[in-house]
Amino acid sequence: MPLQKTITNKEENAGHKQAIRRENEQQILNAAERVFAEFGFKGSTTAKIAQEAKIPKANLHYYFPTKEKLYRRVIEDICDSWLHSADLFDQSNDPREALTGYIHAKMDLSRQRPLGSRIWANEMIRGAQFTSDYIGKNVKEWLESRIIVIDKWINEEKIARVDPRSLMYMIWATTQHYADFNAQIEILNDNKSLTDEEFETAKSQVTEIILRGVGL
Amino acid sequence: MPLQKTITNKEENAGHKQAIRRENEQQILNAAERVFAEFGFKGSTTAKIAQEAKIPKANLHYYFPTKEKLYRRVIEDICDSWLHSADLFDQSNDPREALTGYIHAKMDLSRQRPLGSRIWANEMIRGAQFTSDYIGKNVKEWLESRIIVIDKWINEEKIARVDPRSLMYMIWATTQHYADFNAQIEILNDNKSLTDEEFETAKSQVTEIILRGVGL
DNA sequence: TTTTATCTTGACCATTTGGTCAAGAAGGAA
DNA sequence: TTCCTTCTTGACCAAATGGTCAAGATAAAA
Repeated sequence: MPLQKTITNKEENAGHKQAIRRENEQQILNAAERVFAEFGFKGSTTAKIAQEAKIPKANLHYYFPTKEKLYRRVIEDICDSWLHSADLFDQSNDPREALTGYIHAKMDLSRQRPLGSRIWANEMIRGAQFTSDYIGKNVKEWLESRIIVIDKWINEEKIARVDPRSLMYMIWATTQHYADFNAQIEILNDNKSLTDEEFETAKSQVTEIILRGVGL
Repeated sequence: MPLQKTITNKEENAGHKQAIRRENEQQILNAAERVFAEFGFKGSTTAKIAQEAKIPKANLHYYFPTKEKLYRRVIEDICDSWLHSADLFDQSNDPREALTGYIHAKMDLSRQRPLGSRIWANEMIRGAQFTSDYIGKNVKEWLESRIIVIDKWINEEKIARVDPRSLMYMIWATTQHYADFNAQIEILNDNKSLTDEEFETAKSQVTEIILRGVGL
């Protein structure tokens, strides 16, 4: 029972068989996220993912029959966390507060979960083969409703007259840059990863420039 | 002589044997750029590249012994074009003009040569394995000298007090987004690629927001 | 204890992949 | 023509890869 050993065995558990399954799946999904983020879909091997998850390859294929199904599942999970962070946009009616909160949330996500961002970037570079449906529905819907909000701010003369779409793309691009291009940033930072302090500076600078950029 | 047939045969040529070589190499490099941009390093196959270049695989390996050497060569060429566009930054001492020119140049590069940008992005996502030397030297040097220029503008109170590094990252991220995330942008644009007009709007919006963002 | 359903795993297989090789074609120089 | 170098290519190979399978282990239910 090699796998069960790694599980936080809380006292005497009842028939938590599904719990075991969930734990194992999570183990695999975590490993898959790491490997897919580094090597992309085609470049990743199920053997490597199994090795990272510390289970035999055949066992991985028991939980996820094909590499594609595993990949789709990883992508789905990432999408969920994206959409969740997107909600931060709605925490206030005040543009300054809403934008600040959203930018901060996206920056924090880049720092805390860079792998997801990288897998997403990989997907987009490849033409969004597995994600076009999701984008066409969820992301598009979210974006369009937020565009309405921004347009309202413009009409109320709370912010400058900017194209909401271009603004959102700028926020996405800039915040995700700190995850996707982390390697480049590190090299340019004398081969040292950003300290928490440096990252906070970046965060406030990004916020400041964008806020001023929309006239706040 | 299948390959020679594709060459622009200018009249009676002298000993243009090297020219043939250059043409064939270019044919391969173009195909490689397309394939690497779509599938990444590991996901690309020499067979696929050869097919795209319309030559037998063995012939590709005659010109480029290994996939890695071919990839490095593609990356080098891309780096050259990056650095070239970077020169646009220096075309003026006036921050407004310099920034505008640079942002426009980078946006145009994203539009005209998106493949290069995507390969670069892929490299960064993977941890800059083949490019850390180049970044550590050329890019770093370029960035640091530009930081001095920006700091000068700040001290002369020509622009707001911003962190030059954060500003440059924002420009890079935003402009390259239009190449790397083109698939996403298209889907969000009702599954239509941006018209020239739409792209020009994006370009001027990006410029406007950033200029205002630094207090111009 | 016996039965049943779920899970684990080493061994295996067909296909794909990067790369080689040797035989020949082509072109310029003598 | 003859010779020599450069280039072209089909056939080939060893290694890697996604996925299968059947035999066993495990745990809960009967």
